[in-house]
Amino acid sequence: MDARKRRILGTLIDDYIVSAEPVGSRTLAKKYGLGISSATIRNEMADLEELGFLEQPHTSAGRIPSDRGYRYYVDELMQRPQVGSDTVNRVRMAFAAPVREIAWFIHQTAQMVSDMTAYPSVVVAPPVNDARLGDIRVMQLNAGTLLLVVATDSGMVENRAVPLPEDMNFEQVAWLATEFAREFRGMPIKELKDRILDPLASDEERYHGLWESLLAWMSDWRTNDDRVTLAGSLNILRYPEFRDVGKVERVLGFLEREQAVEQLLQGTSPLSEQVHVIIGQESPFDAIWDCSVVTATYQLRGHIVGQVSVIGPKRMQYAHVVTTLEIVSEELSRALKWA
Amino acid sequence: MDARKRRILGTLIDDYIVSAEPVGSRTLAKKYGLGISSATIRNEMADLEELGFLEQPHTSAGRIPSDRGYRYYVDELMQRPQVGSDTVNRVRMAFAAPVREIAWFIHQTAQMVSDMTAYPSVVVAPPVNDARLGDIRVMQLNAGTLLLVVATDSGMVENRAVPLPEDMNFEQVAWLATEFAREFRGMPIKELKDRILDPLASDEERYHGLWESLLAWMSDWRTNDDRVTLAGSLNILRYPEFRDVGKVERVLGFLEREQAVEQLLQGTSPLSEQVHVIIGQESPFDAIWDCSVVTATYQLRGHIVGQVSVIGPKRMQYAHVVTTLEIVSEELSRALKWA
DNA sequence: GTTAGCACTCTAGCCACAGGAGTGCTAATG
DNA sequence: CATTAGCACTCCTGTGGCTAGAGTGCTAAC
Repeated sequence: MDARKRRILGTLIDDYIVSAEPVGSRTLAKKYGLGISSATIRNEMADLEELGFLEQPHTSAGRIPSDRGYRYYVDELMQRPQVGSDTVNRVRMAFAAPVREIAWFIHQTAQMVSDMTAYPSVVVAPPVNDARLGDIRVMQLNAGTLLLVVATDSGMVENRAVPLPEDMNFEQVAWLATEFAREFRGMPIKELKDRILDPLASDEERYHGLWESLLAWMSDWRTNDDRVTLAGSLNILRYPEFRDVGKVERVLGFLEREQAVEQLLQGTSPLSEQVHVIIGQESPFDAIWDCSVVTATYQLRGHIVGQVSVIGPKRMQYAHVVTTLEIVSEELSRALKWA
Repeated sequence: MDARKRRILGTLIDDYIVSAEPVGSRTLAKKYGLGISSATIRNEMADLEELGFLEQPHTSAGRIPSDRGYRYYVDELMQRPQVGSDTVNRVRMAFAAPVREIAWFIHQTAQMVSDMTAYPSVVVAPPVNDARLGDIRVMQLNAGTLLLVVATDSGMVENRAVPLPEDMNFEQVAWLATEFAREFRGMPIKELKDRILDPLASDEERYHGLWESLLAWMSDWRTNDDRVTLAGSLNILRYPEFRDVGKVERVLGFLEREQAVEQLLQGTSPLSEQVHVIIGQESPFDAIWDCSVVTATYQLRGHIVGQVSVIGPKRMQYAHVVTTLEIVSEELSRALKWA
């Protein structure tokens, strides 16, 4: 893999990324001043194909990159763009709004990333399980209905309307919630479900039931709920590889299966690098075998808690996307420090 | 418009709805036992075309319904299916879950309707403006951040994280929120923004600022926020009229423009009928001119507050959709009574 | 009024064909 | 010996002509 091969491969992929058409030796020699003739390029391209970096759709077409070619491009060849300070500022401004709830940040991020990249974006929210119980409040929605509001110490909030037990009144429930919060504040949510203790030792039977209900509600909080936010999914229709409705259906259908998306994104090795790229068949899910996914992690209080990612055709603007995600994930982590 | 013409028109539309192919006289005579020959049908079809109920894609194709044809079909011809009690039960079960927050019902409804009809579904939530202030709670998310939880008397809930003013502590804000709730409970949300009064007459300057902030937060609550929930948008890809990616983009793009959708659905005359159908160019929005929309209203405390609707190709299963929406909207209204 | 028959029209699909793009190979070149 | 010009070859793509088929409208007979 000498310098010239690298040069050719890089240039070819750059061209294919914008043109979406197989690239021939002639185009390469003419359009980009490589200083060598098309015949030489042909020889090199034949080698690159043998090495598995390029493919030929058919005999008399140009070459397109293989998955391996893209991988090499991403790892070694692509030219990272200069980061304009206006870009960073834009991201910071977006996060600087006075609203500071985590769910809001997640939506904001997904929206912004899909806007900035023109690809669909997926953001995974922090798992509730790892957080600790912060506080609980109860309010009365109407005669028969209560609203429980539960917060974690990391700032996630969930509310849940529940019927008021017939043999209790509002004050009793509110008092119980206060007791509950006092008892369990600071405990990891995932440990709550194992606690079937009743420190009230109350003689009132009805308290026991409600206490256990509270425990149950806490413990299944968001474990089944949606951690995955999808934005800009229509962007996928811009790209010619998705002219075919069947392909669109496969990919968007996959993105709506939250568990799968979560699994895919968490399967990235989070420690080795800040941004991870999954190209085509590197993914375990065949529904997105003609897509690439770029994922970055973000942190909350120094711990990686979620992912921001972008999905698009394999012919993706990797350099731009990687850089964008680096900025966004960094700024998101910074914003989540409640600076 | 004699009985035979009606019969032919109805049968033709029935066939076209499932086949998506222009229907010829031969098909009509053979497949459905109409008791008349294809020649007669041809004559009638020529008349129906002249009357504006049918169209011919080209000379030697069969006929397809015009917008006017669909309109006549919906108003006069379509056979309403028997409502199976299992269907009603399914809807009731879905609404019978112990979670009773309005936002939850909205999502549940959109999801269920798109499942039951195999078309995309759109649900408009009740406007916050018309509701009255119920209660306010404050909780502390962390050192510098508060969470305001606001409920209306009709059971809508919104929470909003805000920074804790530097010169105040949590107890002071909590006290102020309580005062605020006491002062304004029962007042329509939309009137809140006109109230710049400060009944505290407190000498503490900082209280004034927070009081006004509270007012500001209340008054812009959800007016800009998302009232429209979209579910099952991928269903649109099932139908051959949306093979073309450009069409998909137009329609789904429209559905993501919430104000437009809101405007479209609220433009239906809510009082004259329970279910309203918009066919093709009857819509003011050209993005959905080759779609039909079926809309039903639902009630909260006896007032119409929102819409449940379905969008699909003009060749839509009107009878099934209308019936489904009737059931769902009725059951939703019933469920929202907090029965 | 209804229907059989028939000529007519238009489309979709198929085939053959030419043009073009791109390759691989060979031989010449510095 | 690497590079390159030249050329034959391959394969796709687009075009035009053609046919089969579906469906119509009209006329004449019932």
